[in-house]
Amino acid sequence: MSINRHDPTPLYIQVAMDIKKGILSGEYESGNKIPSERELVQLYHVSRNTIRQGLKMLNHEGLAISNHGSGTYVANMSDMINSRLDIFVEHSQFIQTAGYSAKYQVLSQSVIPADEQICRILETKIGEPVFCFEKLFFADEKPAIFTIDYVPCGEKKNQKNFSEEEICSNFLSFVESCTGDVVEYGKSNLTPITADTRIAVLFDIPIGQPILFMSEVFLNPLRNKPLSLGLNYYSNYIQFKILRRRSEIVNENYG
Amino acid sequence: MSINRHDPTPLYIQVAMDIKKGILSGEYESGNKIPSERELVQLYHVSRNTIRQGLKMLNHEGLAISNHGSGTYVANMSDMINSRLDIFVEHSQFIQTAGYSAKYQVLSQSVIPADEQICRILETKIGEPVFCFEKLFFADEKPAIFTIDYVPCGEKKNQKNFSEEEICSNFLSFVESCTGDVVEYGKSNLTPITADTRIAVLFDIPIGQPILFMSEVFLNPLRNKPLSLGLNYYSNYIQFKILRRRSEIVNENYG
DNA sequence: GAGTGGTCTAGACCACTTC
DNA sequence: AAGTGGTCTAGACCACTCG
Repeated sequence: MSINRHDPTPLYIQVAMDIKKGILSGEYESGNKIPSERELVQLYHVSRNTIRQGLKMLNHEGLAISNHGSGTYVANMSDMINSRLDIFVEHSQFIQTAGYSAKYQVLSQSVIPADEQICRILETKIGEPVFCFEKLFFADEKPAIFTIDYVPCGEKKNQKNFSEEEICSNFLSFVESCTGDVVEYGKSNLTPITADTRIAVLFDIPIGQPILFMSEVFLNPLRNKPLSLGLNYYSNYIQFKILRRRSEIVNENYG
Repeated sequence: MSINRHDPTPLYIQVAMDIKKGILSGEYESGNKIPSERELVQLYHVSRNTIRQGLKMLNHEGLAISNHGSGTYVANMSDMINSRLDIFVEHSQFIQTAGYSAKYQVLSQSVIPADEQICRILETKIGEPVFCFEKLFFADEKPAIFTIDYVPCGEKKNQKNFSEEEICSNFLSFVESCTGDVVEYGKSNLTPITADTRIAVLFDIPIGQPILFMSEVFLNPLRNKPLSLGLNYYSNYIQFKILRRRSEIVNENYG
């Protein structure tokens, strides 16, 4: 319907957006068929490959399900999924996508010399200046994510006192401007821990309550160079409802 | 190189497998460029779209990184990633993929009448017979995953005493033969908990130690019909090192 | 048998990086 | 300017589902 060939947005994304709109608006009802790929070709006046590329996005999001020989259907799952662990976004966007309202607060920002542990992870020199931010994110006004981030100062060496917005809702850009590298890959480690005194106070939960902890190193995967280290504590108010799909590769251990 | 057009395996998978072999064998060194897509076209005698479809798989696995205008490179990350949470596989395969040797043991198998809680989740009638399996999976001989699975008996109503292999390493097929549905989607919930007495004994850890718990409902996403319920407890011997990528969609909240 | 999605081809132009 | 990956086209054949 609403494909604009002057819009620089790729056509397949426009197609995906438009079909998604149809799903969310109820025009395509859940469990029902979406028009066939060849019909969508006629509808949007794009090639079938472009349609397929768009449908693949919706399949990946869990919104649509393509069945060989049968058709593409609207899935019944969108409201049961609230997060994805295969991609990362700003924490506040994560909270919003999970269905909550998001707020944030910077607890502290400082420049510290890299100690041995930080050096090992960020591969900096001992004593090199590193930004340290402690932030608290709220979901529906309740404390939800507590983070400690370490970023080598790099090209921002002489700046200080950044705005809450800059280090909370545009943190990825902040890391990029410090390191001069694109933040596109993160290596994360998911661990359950028990709340210590500080976490307990911040989250207003009993000491010893189990919570999710995820350390995350953003990195330049080609040079294997760490760009930043994040320590993320998730209160149990945040639910991790994720969609998983059966492995598409039958023979994972080829090679 | 080794593309076989008589092999029913899709060409793009063969291409992906072959390039992956080259990466794992060290022929393509990490950080270095893979031949360009047009060169790969000449090498494998397939179209560029087929090459691109294969490279997309490797990109998704974190093995290769394509940079617009520059080339496709071998990533430096393979040995730092050991699991994916966006797909599911048999538990023993999960353990192997994570780099451990896998063993399993059935602790109990029984048929029980569905109680209220199971009914609510599996949407069965109260009292309907349900298989209940308790299984323990080992990684490097150490207890790693404890699972309790509930599957409506369905068409296997009159059978009992299944082999360990059938319910441990071919469990997904088992669910399919019970329910008559394809197991392709799972809705999972990730929660940190503390070990109770039983878990502590099974995992040989102190009571109260935090562990990861994931409930998983396999389902037919079109009819929104639950096929099975799994309660999975992960000992901390299993590390969840996952690769995350920056969200490809800038404007998630379109529509 | 008709219609569907899955795979594949051989082109084309564009945006981007690199030199 | 040359080479790269990103997008797009207009076809084709296949495997599968369904009536």
